[in-house]
Amino acid sequence: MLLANADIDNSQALTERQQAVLDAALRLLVEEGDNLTMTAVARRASCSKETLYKWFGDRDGLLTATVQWQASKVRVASVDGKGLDLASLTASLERFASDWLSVISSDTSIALNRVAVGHAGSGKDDLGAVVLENGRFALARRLKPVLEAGRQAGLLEFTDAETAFRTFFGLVGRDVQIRLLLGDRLELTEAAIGGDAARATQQFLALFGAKAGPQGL
Amino acid sequence: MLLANADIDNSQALTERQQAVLDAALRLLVEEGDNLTMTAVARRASCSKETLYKWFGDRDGLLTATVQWQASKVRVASVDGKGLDLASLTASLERFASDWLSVISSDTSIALNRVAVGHAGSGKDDLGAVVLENGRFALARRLKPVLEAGRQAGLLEFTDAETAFRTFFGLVGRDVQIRLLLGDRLELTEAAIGGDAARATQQFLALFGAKAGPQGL
DNA sequence: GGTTATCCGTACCGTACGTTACGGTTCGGC
DNA sequence: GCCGAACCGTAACGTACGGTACGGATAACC
Repeated sequence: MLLANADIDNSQALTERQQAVLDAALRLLVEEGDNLTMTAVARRASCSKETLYKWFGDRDGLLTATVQWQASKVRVASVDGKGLDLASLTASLERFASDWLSVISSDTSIALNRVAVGHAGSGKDDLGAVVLENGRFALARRLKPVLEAGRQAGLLEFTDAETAFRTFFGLVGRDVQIRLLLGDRLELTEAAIGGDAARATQQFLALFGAKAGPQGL
Repeated sequence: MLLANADIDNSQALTERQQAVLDAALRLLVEEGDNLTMTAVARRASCSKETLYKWFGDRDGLLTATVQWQASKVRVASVDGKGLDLASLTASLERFASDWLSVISSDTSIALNRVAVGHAGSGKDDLGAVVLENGRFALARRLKPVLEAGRQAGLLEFTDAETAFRTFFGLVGRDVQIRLLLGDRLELTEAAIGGDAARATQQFLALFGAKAGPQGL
């Protein structure tokens, strides 16, 4: 689910072997966090450090390549907004919500966000921007057309799609991501995710659904 | 505002000088992120490295002491729930919301959360737990009585205070914290914070206010 | 079969930084 | 005035790790 890098792959000239190396680096990143060593990556990937440096320049290059490689793999599924009624809109929103919760609670996402947050402090590279672009902003790009379609169909009422999206984002994510990033155990079962997605969707519809007045500016 | 460590200070036997050292470390942490060196701290605090090690054990000890020191300073103001009507409840909620937004958008909070997130990966210390305990969970402890009072006064309707709190948390924070942690520029002016706090409060009241039916489980 | 390119494995170098050790100074107690 | 404790400044040590160099193996190509 929610993986679909089939069509246009932005893997800029990555050979099979290089992808395997990046996968190894990614696995190591999940296990070790940001304190993975080049030696460890080389050993895990069964390649030489010299090759790593030839291919990726330096440690930061390897890290960004790894993050981009993973980012190119995780894609929230898109939704077509034709024949929209309340049921299908609700289903779409719930789908987005549960997909998003699945992503942010996955080990790889947590690890990637951790290293990106860490690097955002001493801004050598733009890992934070990459993660943000392929995470929160990609989600917005996918969801906003659905919201707009819902408004066109008379199902939703809002003035600014960005504001509506951010509210939905907040209702879905709540404190989950920061708690996970800070190391809080918080296992999200499939069922819990489904329940949260449904709840968030209902709350969003209560706030932005047509004929439900009280949503402010 | 929102600082009140007057009464019971949990500064466990920290001399004036030690607090000054921790303040210096904190300032350096904000500037340099997690890659601050013991030498830099010693120089900034005008103390010797030997003293640092005698007082705080090792680098991690210094870091946790710094985080706890800051945590003991930042306290969200508490609210008394007597004579509660809709206006005062709204005011309290807005106050909580804007205080919280001010905290999470402050430089020190961002820096502290960054290092805590980074350390949560390779779990040597419990910086994440400390931050979580003094951030998100402290907020919940302060806010829940207000919510309960609101329910007692017939102003709010909810079955689980935790769920209600988490919804409020999501409506207030939305994507702000993760974006800031990932390095997104996002200056929150006083006015913007006030507006967001009011919006979040209104949305929360729309969902959980009495005589507003549609809030699900 | 020879040549060349690619890459693995490993040894090596330089450096940054955590940690420790030590001499010099201040200061309170007697 | 002397002693010891606390502390500053700095030098020194050990190590981990990023980055580089080199020998040997494999394979493609002629």
